[in-house]
Amino acid sequence: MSSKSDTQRMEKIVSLCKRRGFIFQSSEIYGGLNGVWDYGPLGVELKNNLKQYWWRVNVRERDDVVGIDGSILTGRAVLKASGHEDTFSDPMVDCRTCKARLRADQIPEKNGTKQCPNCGGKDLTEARPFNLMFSTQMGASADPESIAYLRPETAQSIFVQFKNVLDTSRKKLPFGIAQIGKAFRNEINPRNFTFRSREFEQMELEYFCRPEQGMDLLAYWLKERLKFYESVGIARKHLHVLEVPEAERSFYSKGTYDIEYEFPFGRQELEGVAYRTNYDLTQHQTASGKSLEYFDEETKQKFLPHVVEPSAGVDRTVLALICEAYSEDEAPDDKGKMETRAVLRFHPRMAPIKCAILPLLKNKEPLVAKAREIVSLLRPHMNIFYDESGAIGRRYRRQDEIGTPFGVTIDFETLGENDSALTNTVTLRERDSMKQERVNIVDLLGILSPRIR
RNA sequence: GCGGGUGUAGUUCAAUGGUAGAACGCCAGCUUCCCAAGCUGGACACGAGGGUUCGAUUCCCUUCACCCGCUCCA
Repeated sequence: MSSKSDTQRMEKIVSLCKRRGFIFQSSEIYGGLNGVWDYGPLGVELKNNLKQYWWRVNVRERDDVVGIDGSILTGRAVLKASGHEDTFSDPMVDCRTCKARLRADQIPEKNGTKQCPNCGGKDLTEARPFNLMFSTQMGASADPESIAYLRPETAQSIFVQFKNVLDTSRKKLPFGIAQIGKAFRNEINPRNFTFRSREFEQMELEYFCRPEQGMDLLAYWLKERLKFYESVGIARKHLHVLEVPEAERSFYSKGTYDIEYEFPFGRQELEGVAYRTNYDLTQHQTASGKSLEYFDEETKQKFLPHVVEPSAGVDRTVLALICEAYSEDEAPDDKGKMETRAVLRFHPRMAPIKCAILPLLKNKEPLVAKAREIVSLLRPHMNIFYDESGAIGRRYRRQDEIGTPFGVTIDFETLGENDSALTNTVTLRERDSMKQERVNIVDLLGILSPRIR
């Protein structure tokens, strides 16, 4: 699937993520914990920028969507009704001959001996319970009634709270409920850096509608979501839409699209946009015995709304942002010799740090004082970074490598020393082009704000 | 979970059965310094546990993690 150069590219990205403080292995000093990752100082900024922008576009800037934040601990009844407790837990057996992994209950027996249906091999491992859901105990007693799960997806808390949200928000169909939050799956085999993790975050929207609106809204949301990825800097040509064939869809789905991204390790899913019909509400209504129906004032009819679900992986999208942004180009050093420059070309709206403030020299007090003034000027409006150590070129490269789109340099002209016409002007450097322009300090905020929004 | 590979400073690598070097990076200092400059000084590593041995980073076992291939993938 992935070529050697793709593997090398991925290794460079993983290394940069650690070296510059984007993503660390969880519990690293204890040897690590499989399939779990921590975000460092820059990673958390990037991730927050993504989540906040998603929330802004899908909730704040729309009339028809409201948000919730559901609990992670989930009662058994919920996940029994949703079908997770049955389908997320199976005893598994491995065939040592052909390496197939099989469900223990699907292995045929011949003359009283279990045989691999793949190769006929009889050398099978013991059946192990394989529960993809993390469970825990609520309260002090350890009986089966006190089991709770860490939710395997965020969606169920939306369905379970559908009635409360409907009653309190006074929304009319069609409308959506959005949520960003953690979910947990005990993956058999976490792989590909943060791509398949055991603890991960989802950004989901359950968009409720009348049955006849479902297919149209499925198409609408697919389009909206593609637009979103482009607006955070992922090129359309690196995105692929996979229409999931009926045979591979969940039985209740009338249509599912996967939005995939071309990672260095292959084409992989970022988001699923699924038309889930009214399956989930039906399940919860039946299991709880509480009506989850919607009353339509116009037709005077009661019915269970259908739902279209755009469900995106936060961590996967963060990884895609980093992979998409990572590039190497040639830049001249101070002697004009070409050197390789690693640059993260984040969309300014996603960049962890928006602007670096750099006094040309740190041992000249007036330069430092002026730089500090500009820090105070910009800090309330954006994430800025002050750096006075090392040569100016080195500081530019450091910012390039963490994807800071803008740099402001304070020099002696700023202080009015050589040319009084340049008093209170600074150089504004742009990351990708490395071009510099001279701008007035008072104009800085007006120039930068619209570009990072 | 299976098979294969790999674990030495932050990163990339080196050496060694007698406890480790480099480059870059990082920190401090000097320098009117605009694209990883120079000079001086400094901090930082053998994934973990056990065994063999007088002595283990090196050999053996276990374990953990990562990578590749399967497998899995609501």
